[in-house]
Amino acid sequence: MPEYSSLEKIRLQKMEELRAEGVEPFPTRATRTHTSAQAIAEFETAEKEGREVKATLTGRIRATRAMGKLSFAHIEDGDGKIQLFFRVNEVGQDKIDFFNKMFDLGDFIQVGGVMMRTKTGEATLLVHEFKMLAKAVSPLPAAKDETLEDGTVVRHAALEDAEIRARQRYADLAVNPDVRETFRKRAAIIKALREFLDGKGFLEVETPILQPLYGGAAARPFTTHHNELDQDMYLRISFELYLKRLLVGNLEKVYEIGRDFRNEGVSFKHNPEFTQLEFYWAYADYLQVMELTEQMVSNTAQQTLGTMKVKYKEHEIDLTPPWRRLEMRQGILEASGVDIAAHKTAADLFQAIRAQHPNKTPDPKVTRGKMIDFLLGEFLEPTLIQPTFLYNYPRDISPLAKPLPGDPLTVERFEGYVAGFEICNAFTELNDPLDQEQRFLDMQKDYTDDEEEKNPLDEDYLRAMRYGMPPNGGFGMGVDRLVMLLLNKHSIREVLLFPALRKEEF
RNA sequence: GGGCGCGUAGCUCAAUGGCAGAGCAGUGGCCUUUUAAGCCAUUGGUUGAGAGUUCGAAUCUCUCCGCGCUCACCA
Repeated sequence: MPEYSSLEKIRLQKMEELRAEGVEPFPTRATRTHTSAQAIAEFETAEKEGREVKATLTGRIRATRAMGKLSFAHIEDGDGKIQLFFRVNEVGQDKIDFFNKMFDLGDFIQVGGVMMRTKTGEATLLVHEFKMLAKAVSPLPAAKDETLEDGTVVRHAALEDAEIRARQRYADLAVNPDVRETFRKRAAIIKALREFLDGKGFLEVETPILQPLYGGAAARPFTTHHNELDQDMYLRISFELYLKRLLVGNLEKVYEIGRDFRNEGVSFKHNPEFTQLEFYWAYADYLQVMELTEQMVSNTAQQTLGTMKVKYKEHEIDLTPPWRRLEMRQGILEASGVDIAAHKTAADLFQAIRAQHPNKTPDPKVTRGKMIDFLLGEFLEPTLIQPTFLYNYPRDISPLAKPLPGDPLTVERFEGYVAGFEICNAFTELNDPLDQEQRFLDMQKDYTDDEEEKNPLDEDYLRAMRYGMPPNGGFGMGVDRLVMLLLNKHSIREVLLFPALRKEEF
């Protein structure tokens, strides 16, 4: 049993009184003829023609203004808000008193009446009858909207506590309309991505989330167990190895949008489960994938926001293709003064970094690839504000990518950067089964210290590759980060309905 | 995991070692066109939890819990 607050006790008392008067506080059925927006729209045409609009509306009570023989209220439904006008002339004094006493902010109500315009010009439902639809036992966090003379709406006492907003997203959504709008736009973005790929002839597929082996990325997995099979299973950390199996099966263009799970740190841009988009495109290379990427992202912005120019923090970002192409070696040289091509071993590269930046050096024990990654993150990444494809990556941090012809240390890989963070990762995919096997073995050597993070050798994937995999370009993008970028949200928690949080004690 | 910060009424916030407060919400009253309605009155607190210092702790110290920022990690 919960400890009820004094406010909740009063509302529970009202519920009992309602039942005692024969009023069910949670009736089974409701009727409505119009949403708030429909009623207002229909009234605005009808009043010019001198026609009456009768309407039955449903919604949650958001504000009340009781004045003795009349009461005003606003209710909110899925389409917006509408004012209600209760007057003794229509419903009688008993019903006015009943409404004022028994209906609280947050209750769901059904109201029937006639549309009218009040003295101040607001389209309003003049109520003839009303009915409780669902009593709210707990008061929603109070929020009041003030409309200034210039039309801007100021919210007072709105729910702002980040923890309560994330834990009790239902309350956050109920009182903050802009949060509902964020998630409507998120859905529109995902729909636009799907329509774009469908339009390009890609087949949407679903591959296993529960996997006997994990792979396709370097991340610690979540582990679980299947009882009947009596075997450990992993939640996938990427879709890559399954989607590429489909290319072996002569499906030439495939994509999947779904959830990945990584058992790692939580931050403003990391959640343990996140939405990923991956596609694989037979007979394409990473340069073609770049072109498709800039089309897809800019098209998604145009479809959902009506523009390719977005604001992110203090930046004005233009997503219009073509995006800047920057070779990684050149970018790192410009940003840090270190030429990675001139230093072909980890020890050499470490000396070069230390010579340029005595106070900013990587861990000297890591691989050359990780040192390059360090240079990228430390010096170059923060400068990549306008959309940029950074291309040609070190081979030893890219075990699934195909080498650049003539350069054994480099692979055909790119990452897309916008607003100083990475939004996607793509490469010309390695399709040589023998090279792939050797890369898996090399990775296992690199990761002997960290059992969990190493890529396990996936024999079935190699078996598939040996049947022949067409040359292809592959692509992965964190959809949550794209949503953050397009909606100017600075934390992944703002774009996830239920972000991961520590378990709450009740 | 490390560092920094925050946690006071249902919500938004005051009180910096000396009686725990305000606005909104709630409750009672007045009010027939209000819109953050207004006016009068009034309820509501284990100051995240626990321990310590002190004549006295929301305030200082320690431990714990939760959250935020940041660093590390995240090919």
